[in-house]
Amino acid sequence: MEVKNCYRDLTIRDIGEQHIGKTLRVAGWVENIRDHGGVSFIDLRDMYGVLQVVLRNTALLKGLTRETCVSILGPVEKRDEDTYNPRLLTGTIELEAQEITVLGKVYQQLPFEIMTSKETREEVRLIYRYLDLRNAKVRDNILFRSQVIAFLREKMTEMGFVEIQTPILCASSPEGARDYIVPSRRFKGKFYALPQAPQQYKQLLMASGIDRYFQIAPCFRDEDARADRSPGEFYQLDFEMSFATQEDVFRVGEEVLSAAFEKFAPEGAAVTQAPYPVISYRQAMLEFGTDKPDLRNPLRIMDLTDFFSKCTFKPFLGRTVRAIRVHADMSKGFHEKLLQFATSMGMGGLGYLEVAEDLSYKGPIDKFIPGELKGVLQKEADLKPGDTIFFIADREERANYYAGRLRTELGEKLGLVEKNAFRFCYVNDFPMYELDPDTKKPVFTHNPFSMPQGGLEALETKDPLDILAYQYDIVCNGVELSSGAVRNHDMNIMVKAFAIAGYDEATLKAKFGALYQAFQFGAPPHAGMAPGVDRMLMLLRGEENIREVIAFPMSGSGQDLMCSAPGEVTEQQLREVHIKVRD
RNA sequence: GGCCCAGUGGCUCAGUUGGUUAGAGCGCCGCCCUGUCACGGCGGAGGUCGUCGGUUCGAGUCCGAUCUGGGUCGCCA
Repeated sequence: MEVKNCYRDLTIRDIGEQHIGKTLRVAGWVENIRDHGGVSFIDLRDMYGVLQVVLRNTALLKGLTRETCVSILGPVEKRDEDTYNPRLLTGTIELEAQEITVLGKVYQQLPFEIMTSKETREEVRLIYRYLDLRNAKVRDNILFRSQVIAFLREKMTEMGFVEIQTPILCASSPEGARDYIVPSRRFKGKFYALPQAPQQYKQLLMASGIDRYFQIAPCFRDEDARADRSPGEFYQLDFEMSFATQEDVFRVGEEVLSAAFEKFAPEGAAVTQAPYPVISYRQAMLEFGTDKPDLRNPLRIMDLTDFFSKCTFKPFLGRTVRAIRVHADMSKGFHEKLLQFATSMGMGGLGYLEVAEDLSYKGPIDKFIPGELKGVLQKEADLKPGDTIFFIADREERANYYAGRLRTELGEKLGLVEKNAFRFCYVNDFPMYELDPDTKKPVFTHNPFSMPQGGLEALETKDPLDILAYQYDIVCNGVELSSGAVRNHDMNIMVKAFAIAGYDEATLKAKFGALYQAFQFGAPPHAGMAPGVDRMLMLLRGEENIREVIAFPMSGSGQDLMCSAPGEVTEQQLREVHIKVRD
């Protein structure tokens, strides 16, 4: 793109050997100065790259410090071959400065060195994020983000989706996360809420006759942060489709995600090809001990509850028993560390058996397995010589949890986890309801707008706890990327579904008035999902922390340390919105 | 809201069982150096140890509280 003006003729990306002999003006920041007395060098940096500038006239250095913003005029020269810098795209050339104009002076010492800013305490980086972003590594994540988002838009549009902006100031909705609320000036005592997701609006778009909607949607939830969860705000690739089944949504989700990961994953990375494996919630909890299975780990958990009900090992009797079979050499030290890991989670111990060449067992549990059952175990667990099988026994929920953690630990410590791979799957058939531990009454497990499997009939005849929802997640490498559902678009079914969760029709009408009304007028069946953009970027960049893929992230407590938000407002502003702050 | 970790010049960190003027590397400032690319050399400035309180003859070091940041549990339909 043409950028020529009084500051520069072109960007550093566009400078090359073709300019040797030409006099050019370039602009950027002084990344580093190497002063050799008679000759000096400046590394000049812009968004696109770095160019070495030679100063043969020492007087030109005057007033320059690192990070001074400058415009430099001079001829481009070929470097001597022995002074090439292979680490720079412009490493075979340099610009000899004839004239340097300071555009932006540095008035104080920098709070940290740009080139190593990632090593600085994060608090300081966030206060001076605009300096942190001058670091190429930090900046590249943000440029990468821009590319991914542009691609997602392009891909969705190509697939026939239209991008529609939904309101940021909207109504507070009950349930779900805590809302951010915004006081109304014109309506005393009333508040807007920032959307936790465009959920209701996108469903209303379906009722409006929009066939396929999407949006790179900002979502706001006033909940505490985690390493992979920024407090306050995040972005989703939100989409919804009319006249669509679960499978239709699956086809779209896997197409856009695989395409994005194929394009943006590191060189040589393996990406799951569509169609993605579909794992039911129930199966996931059993085989992986979690509803977020990491398919890079080849280990699977098996259920041996029935088998151990026939054995004499007291600690396992009446318990859910899970087992993990591993084929690997394990030292005594390894077993000790593993036991340590198990007890640190709260497990009483960690039983295991080693399978010898003759298929006999060695290990602390062996003596509790009656002779006639040894073969049964071998068959049931498909044990082969050299295998080790670990046992986890507890009440079901704990057993799942321990087995899941142990599976991860074993996979990692034994180096079994596939490297440089993005393994996707769908997890579906989530239960519609679960018991509230306090009230012992059924409540919605996930999204109350999901269609119960079996429809009205299931709601009327089945135990609520046995009803599954058309509700699904996309999981990649053990990270929940997305959740979604086939929505409940039938008024009758919705009234019944809410009744089971303890809401009468009047409440439903009051709290979800728009949907309640919209579904009276011929709403189409519809379904959708919303993959998290920030999480996607974390995975693609291999970042442990979500703040590394956000230009201006908040601190864990939800503060913008750079701009001091949240901040105080004037009395006048408070009066206008009818708010009095109590001491 | 609970728990864990951290806070010492601008940055990163060291600082022994509590003991004299709290150290280092990088950065910064000055001088020297004609080919470096995180150049090199010499010299210098800069901190009272997050804050408050306590124990002690004496606290960066021990105790309590508190603030800030990070992680995590709760929370995130």
